[in-house]
Amino acid sequence: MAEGGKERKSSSSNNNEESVKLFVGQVPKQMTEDQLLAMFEEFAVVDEVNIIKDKTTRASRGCCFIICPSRHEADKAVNACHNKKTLPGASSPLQVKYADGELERLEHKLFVGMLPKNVSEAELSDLFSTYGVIKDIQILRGSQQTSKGCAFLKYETKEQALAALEDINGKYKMEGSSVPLVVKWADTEKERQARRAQKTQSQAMPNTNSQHPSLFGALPMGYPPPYNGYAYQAPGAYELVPYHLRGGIRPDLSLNISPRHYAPGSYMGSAYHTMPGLQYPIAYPGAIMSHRPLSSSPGTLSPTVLSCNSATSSGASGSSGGQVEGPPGANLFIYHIPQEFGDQELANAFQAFGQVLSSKVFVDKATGVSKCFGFVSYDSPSAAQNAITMMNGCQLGGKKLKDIELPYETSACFMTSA
DNA sequence: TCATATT
Repeated sequence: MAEGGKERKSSSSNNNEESVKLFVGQVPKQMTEDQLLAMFEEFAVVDEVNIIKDKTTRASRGCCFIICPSRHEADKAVNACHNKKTLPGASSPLQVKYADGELERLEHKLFVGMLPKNVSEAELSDLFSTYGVIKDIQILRGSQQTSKGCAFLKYETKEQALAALEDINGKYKMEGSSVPLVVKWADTEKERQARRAQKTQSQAMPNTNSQHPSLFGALPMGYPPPYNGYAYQAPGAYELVPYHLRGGIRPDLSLNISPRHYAPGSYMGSAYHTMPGLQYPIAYPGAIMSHRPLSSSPGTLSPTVLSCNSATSSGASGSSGGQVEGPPGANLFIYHIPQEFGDQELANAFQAFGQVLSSKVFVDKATGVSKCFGFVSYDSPSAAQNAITMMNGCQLGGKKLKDIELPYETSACFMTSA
């Protein structure tokens, strides 16, 4: 690509797993990289210094990255310099800290999802310790100690974590579970904040759609598209949609590379510490966009969207695609589904209104009996809205359908009695 | 009373 394409072939240390990148603030703008290097080398081994410069003017922005060959050396630099000395011309003492995402990377921290609620730390540890030494393990729990069905896990080395990730993610089913575990690299602090911001934003979204159903489906542009970094698929679900469509929906799945795990060139002169490779899929073929009179106030819908940036390097062994989520506003959460309905029946009931990408009725893991709720994803918000409009007041499987308003997700509802 | 979740 045009800019930033210079890689440093000479330095073999900067892509090393062991290397640690530190961010340094309060650096006088006139200082050179050589001067900085000389200064830090008094305290620790430093392989490289990169001044962070303005994209256009190339002037120093008053901060830099330094790369140390090991965590030990990095810690020496931090301990010796952070808040310890004020350089000439700086207003406050030097700031020396781990660069964004660095700590998470170094801790080899994994997120584990799709855990049965009754699984304990000990059981989880049993499973994962076959891949290496577990330094820390923690199942996330709610207020009454009830498991949230996910956990964090730290390994001693990256190799161990990666082995576990690749072997378990999307493949291993725990006792009594019908879905495989999800194993991903844990979010960085920054990703966490982004996630939280997105959540609160969608919850704060006022519900202004009220009177004009015809305008329903107009969505704000620039909403982060949904994305599942991982995938599983219920057996038979693929029958709902042609394969070629599945392939086309998520063209990005194949080329995901986590920005946190050093790939060659990931360091290059990087002045982009504010937005390191955010890798949203850009757009879906036939997604929202265009054809919409933006006349109505945007923000009428705020889809429940989970956006995952980190990659599952294995891609869950490629197989069989994933639970396909449609674009924002195209995913229906449906409850009070008649007990006898399965994925197929649910899809059948809803496929008249648009291209159904996926459908899923949740079932009790032990008994296999329907929990009477599920998801249907369309390829467009208008199809979803179409479904709501058409299903409203209809009868299906002896149940009356009713459309309800939820604050931030369009929903169709199978009412059992009223 | 509703869900594939991120310390």
